[in-house]
Amino acid sequence: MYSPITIDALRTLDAIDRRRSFAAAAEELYRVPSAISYTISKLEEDLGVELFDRSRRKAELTAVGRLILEQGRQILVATEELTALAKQTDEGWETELRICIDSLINCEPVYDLIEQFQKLQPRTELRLTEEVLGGSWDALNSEQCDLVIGAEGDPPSQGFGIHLLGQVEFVFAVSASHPLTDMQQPISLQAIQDYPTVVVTDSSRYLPVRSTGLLDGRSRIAVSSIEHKIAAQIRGLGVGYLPKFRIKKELEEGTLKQLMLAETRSPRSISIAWRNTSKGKGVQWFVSQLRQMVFDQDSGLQRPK
Amino acid sequence: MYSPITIDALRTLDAIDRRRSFAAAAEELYRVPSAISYTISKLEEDLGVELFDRSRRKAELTAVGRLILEQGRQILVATEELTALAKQTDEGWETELRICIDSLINCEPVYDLIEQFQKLQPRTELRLTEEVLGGSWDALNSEQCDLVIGAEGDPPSQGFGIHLLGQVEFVFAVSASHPLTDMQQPISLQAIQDYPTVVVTDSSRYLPVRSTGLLDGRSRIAVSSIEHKIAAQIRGLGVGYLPKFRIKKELEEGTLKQLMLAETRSPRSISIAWRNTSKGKGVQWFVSQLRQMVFDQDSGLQRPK
DNA sequence: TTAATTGATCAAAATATTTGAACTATGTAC
DNA sequence: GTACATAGTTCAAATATTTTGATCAATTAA
Repeated sequence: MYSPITIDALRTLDAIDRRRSFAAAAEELYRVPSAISYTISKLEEDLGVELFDRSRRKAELTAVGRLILEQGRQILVATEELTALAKQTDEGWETELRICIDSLINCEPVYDLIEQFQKLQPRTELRLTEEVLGGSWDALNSEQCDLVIGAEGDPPSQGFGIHLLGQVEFVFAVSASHPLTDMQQPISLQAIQDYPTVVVTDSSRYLPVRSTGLLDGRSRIAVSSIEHKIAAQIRGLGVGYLPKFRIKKELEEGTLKQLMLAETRSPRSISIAWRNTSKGKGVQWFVSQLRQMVFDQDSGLQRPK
Repeated sequence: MYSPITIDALRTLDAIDRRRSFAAAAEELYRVPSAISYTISKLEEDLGVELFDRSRRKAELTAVGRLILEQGRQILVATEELTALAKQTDEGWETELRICIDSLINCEPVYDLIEQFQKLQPRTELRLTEEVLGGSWDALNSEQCDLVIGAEGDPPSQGFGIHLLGQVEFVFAVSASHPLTDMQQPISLQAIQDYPTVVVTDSSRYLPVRSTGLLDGRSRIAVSSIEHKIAAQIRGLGVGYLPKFRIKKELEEGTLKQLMLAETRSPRSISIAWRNTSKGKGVQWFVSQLRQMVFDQDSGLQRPK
């Protein structure tokens, strides 16, 4: 036995310091003063170091005593955290829960849920990541995350739990001053070819990459999220489809204009998804909360009235 | 008693996992297998959580068991570190030792010492800071550091241990292409007034600020260290005194030129210094090592042959 | 199949801790 | 200065905890 330090001794030391005396510490720990004396002398002897100034009959720590007290408190906290974590894990709550939010989704309602969850289960560590298009299915499949909010389309393989949130309608939008606004609608695909397209790059790495429905061969501007795509199109850097609910304000204000195309794009369904093997209460909790939400054409993800 | 976790139980758990069986762990811990069984069952019972899969007769951890093992190892390391630290502190070695190196000093020989010290006393945490001019005395006085290397001049108050390293000779230097190089030497103070001076700003905050010996009222460029001052003067941003040993190469290469002034600046003495109240073995060790060093006009701080 | 190994269980033995009473040092009130 | 209260120590006895060794049942290896 290399280290003679004992959780019990650390707890005793802590009580003595907080209560300012051996006698008071004894009372707090439901022991008799001599038992406290014994615990401390034992630690001192095993350690070969004086923890209290024995010159006067007072509970006064030496420098080393203070060191052990202060560092020891950290150890006490760690063990208490550990027991709590163990009990929680045993009850089925995850130690860590990784949620992946698709770039498409409006985050606010999810943040509300997270806040609620943290009040309920402060010891489950939440990790949030953002993925784009197929990236979220991929993250789920490769166990990089436990829950996806806003996965687009159908699962690429078996073994997933899934709940449909709704449909996302995409509109072809360009900046107010864009040359295409002067053309007669519906606009031919041919005409679009002349302008660069803004595409959100797929962050998927393991599963087959999905096409965004836009034709290849044209000049492209690659961005990493819907926010960037919206910004790029407002500035007129390029054109492309955008989820209608995310650009409602821009369409009203006229910073973006919706154009009718010769070929319309069909709405995509979006869902929440999780691995069937996820039995943790955290995932279950989020799933049950999110089941009560819908994805609305006008206002995005929200709890229906 | 809130947390039933015990250092002994954690150690037992660790041994079981490393040795792959209760029996082997028992041997390692000089106990009998039934004692190991007892320790683990007790922890399981107190915690109310199964740590080993009891379905088959094998030392196989549950998920919670693994959690406790892994986190518990951290706690074990912490307690062992703490005992070592306590013993070391009891023997007179500091837990933390803060060394302040004056901007003036060449650091390499100090880094060598630090490396040596860390081999000798890896558990004493060293913190290095750099101060300028009076700043180092100030840091020492206000207990922001325990040892000053390269303090300039005499201590501003009582209670310091001090060891003289040597003298620093300052030369007035300008960049090679500076207009002052065309003037006839010795150069009058009047002539210098026409050019901005580079000054190292005194980082001192509590003790009276020291003058750098340069006249006021002229345009100044303030920098935070000797390195910056040398660089600024090489670029011709300003003129000023520099410690000769720090610009030896620049003078040889001709990127800086030494000028003779009408009024010469007397050499300053530099020392190492510590508080008289510092009884720690770390400070003593550094002091005894640094006593063997001298500050040489040509090559700065070094161990004499 | 047999032999060897592993972990669990249990009563007895060995240890460790707690108790309570007596004692001493220190501080406080008068 | 004395008396009194309080705080920490010491020690033997009481109690609690841990360890042991023998025995048993389940697994695994030969």
